[in-house]
Amino acid sequence: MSSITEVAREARVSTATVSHVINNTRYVSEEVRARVMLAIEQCRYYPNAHARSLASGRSKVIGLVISDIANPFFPELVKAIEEAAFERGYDIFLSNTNYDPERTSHYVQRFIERKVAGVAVMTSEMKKELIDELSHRKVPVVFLDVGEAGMQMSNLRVDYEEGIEQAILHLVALGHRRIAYISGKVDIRSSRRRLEAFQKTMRQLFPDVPELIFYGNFKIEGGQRAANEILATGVDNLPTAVIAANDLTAIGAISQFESAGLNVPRDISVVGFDDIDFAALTRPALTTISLPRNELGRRAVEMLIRILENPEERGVEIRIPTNLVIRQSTAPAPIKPAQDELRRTPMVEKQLV
Amino acid sequence: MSSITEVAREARVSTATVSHVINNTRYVSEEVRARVMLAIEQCRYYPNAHARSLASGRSKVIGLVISDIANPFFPELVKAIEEAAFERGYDIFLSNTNYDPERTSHYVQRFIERKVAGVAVMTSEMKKELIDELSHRKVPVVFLDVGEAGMQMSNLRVDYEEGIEQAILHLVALGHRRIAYISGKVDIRSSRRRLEAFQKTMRQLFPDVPELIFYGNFKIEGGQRAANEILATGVDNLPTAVIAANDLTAIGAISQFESAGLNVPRDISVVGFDDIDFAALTRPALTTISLPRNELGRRAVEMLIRILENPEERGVEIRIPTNLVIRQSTAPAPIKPAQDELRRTPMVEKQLV
DNA sequence: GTATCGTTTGAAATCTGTTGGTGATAGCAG
DNA sequence: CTGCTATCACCAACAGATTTCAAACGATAC
Repeated sequence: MSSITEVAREARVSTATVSHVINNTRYVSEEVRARVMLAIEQCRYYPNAHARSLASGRSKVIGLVISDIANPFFPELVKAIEEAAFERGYDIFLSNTNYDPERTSHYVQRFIERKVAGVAVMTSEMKKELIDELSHRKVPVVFLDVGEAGMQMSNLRVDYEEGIEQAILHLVALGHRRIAYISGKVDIRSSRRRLEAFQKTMRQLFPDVPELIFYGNFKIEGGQRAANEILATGVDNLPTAVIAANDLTAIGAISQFESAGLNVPRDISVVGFDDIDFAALTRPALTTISLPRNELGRRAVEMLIRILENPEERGVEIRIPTNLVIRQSTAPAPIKPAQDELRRTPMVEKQLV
Repeated sequence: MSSITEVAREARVSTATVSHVINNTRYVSEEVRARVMLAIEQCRYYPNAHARSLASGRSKVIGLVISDIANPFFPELVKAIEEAAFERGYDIFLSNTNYDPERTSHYVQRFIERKVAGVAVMTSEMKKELIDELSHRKVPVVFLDVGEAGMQMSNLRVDYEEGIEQAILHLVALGHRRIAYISGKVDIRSSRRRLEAFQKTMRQLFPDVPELIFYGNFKIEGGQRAANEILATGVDNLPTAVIAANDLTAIGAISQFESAGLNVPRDISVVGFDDIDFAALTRPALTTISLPRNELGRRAVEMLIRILENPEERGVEIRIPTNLVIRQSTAPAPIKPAQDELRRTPMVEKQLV
């Protein structure tokens, strides 16, 4: 009920005309247009989106794949994407994979069935075959930091190195040399990229300082465990600063350091990554490398729509900058005997690298 | 391409048979079924959901309306809803209203166009007319704590009183009497409901203690401002405990109290509301009234599907319990002269109530 | 008076499924 | 062998839009 036919009858025109009035797809005289508009009002008519996309092949829905909405990184990203999509008349299908490849495939299948206009893949847990499946169906895709741009596929490449380099230089300027890194799991691509960026800069600056790499899991609890491991290296070898792979990890580490009687930042400086909303509100407020989720979200939608509108063009790769936000969790390196001792034995350490 | 027609041709049967195989809607011999399955494989066929719901009238998509995904209350709720919906084969359209009625109407309109199977309204920013619109189109709806159950509408009624009463009794058992409350904005329904629950219990227990109500905005910063106002009441009149309308408010209040030199919980106890994931990880870990978002989400989907399956039945109202989770932000009331003084002048205070 | 033209509108095909009605085939009883 | 009942698959009519093709129109030109 309340279909285009009814409106057409009410306005005494054909359904074609009604369609053209709604979509502005061809000239319709003012008089007829007015009649149609009135009829639409009177019938309380809303076009049926299914019939519409069946007939036209288009759809105005974007599939959004994320790994875990409970991770504070994502809500802020989702918000940005949702906002950008809304402005352009697109709705979003939300799919939370929980890092489960099974669920991911299920969702990709559904996206294809639902004929989404495009898919934003904001997780790295996506198998190659799925990407091929999407590519085969000519569904535009935009990735976050995975794979390369290609036909119908664009990529947002986060420049982790930039922010990490800033963080390291900031710490170095404060007198730090022994800087540890708490990584996420290495089987997550973005985690690996961050780690590599850290290693690269450190090797350039301090080829003779041994690498201090620990492992968490992108969650608070993982940060706590890694902090314990750091503490277990003994007071003499304690790093004076720690960079964590994400803010949750940093928060966990800070809490553990403080439980152990250390003061952050007096005894040890901590830098996070992501700049989640909470980062500004912890005590001490977290110095962290900001990954601009707002821009990320906006760009993702923009790129998707760009592919939609120019299907022949190749997808592109866009660089997303990261940069350091200095708050209260970093301070000048403490001057302790341990440090001096350290400086006296660079050659030994060099062998360790 | 790759439509049901193609599959039918490939399997040498009619499209009807293919459809029946896919949907199990009537008996098909093993032999033919096998042929059809094979053809589906070979054609890499995925049914077109639009054609499907156009023909059948059904849709398997749930519209989810929330106010702000950046508020930590929501991601956890969204996750639960998404999970429950996924299990039942439903997808969700996410709509973040940002507390903007304009956007809300826009979204409701889109939901109608997209012929969603049902709508979960997890915000109170929804005008009556919109609800009527949905009701007029016979779209099943489930509300969180708004309006009443009716035809095609169910309601999840959160029992705020239960948890708040537990919180107050807990504080009273610790010796507190001057308990302040930091409310959210009163134009938000759930905020009002919480405030009223607090007032009701307090009046029953302490008819002669003046009410100490302050106002925040459900955000951290609002909690900080409210805490300042509390501090401004002067040391002699300081409440010994504060209950906040949500955890963010509580976290803001704690940080402000500590900035002012007070120790939480030694000098002042603080109770939050919601039990967001972070609540367990703040220092001190937050004593808070838990609102089980997991159950909330699961129930919401259940109720929606129940209406879908029994369209003639009236919607129902389900009570969702809340209960106190005790952590480290509450402790025995400090014994100070200010307290004694207070106890000596109950009659004066009574007049103030 | 007819051919031409641009403008405005309509008829009908199309998109891809679902589903009720119908027809064909086989098995079985009489 | 006929008639009846299951059993199984097909035909065709939808669902509600978009879009192509063409008709109708008055105006203008010749």
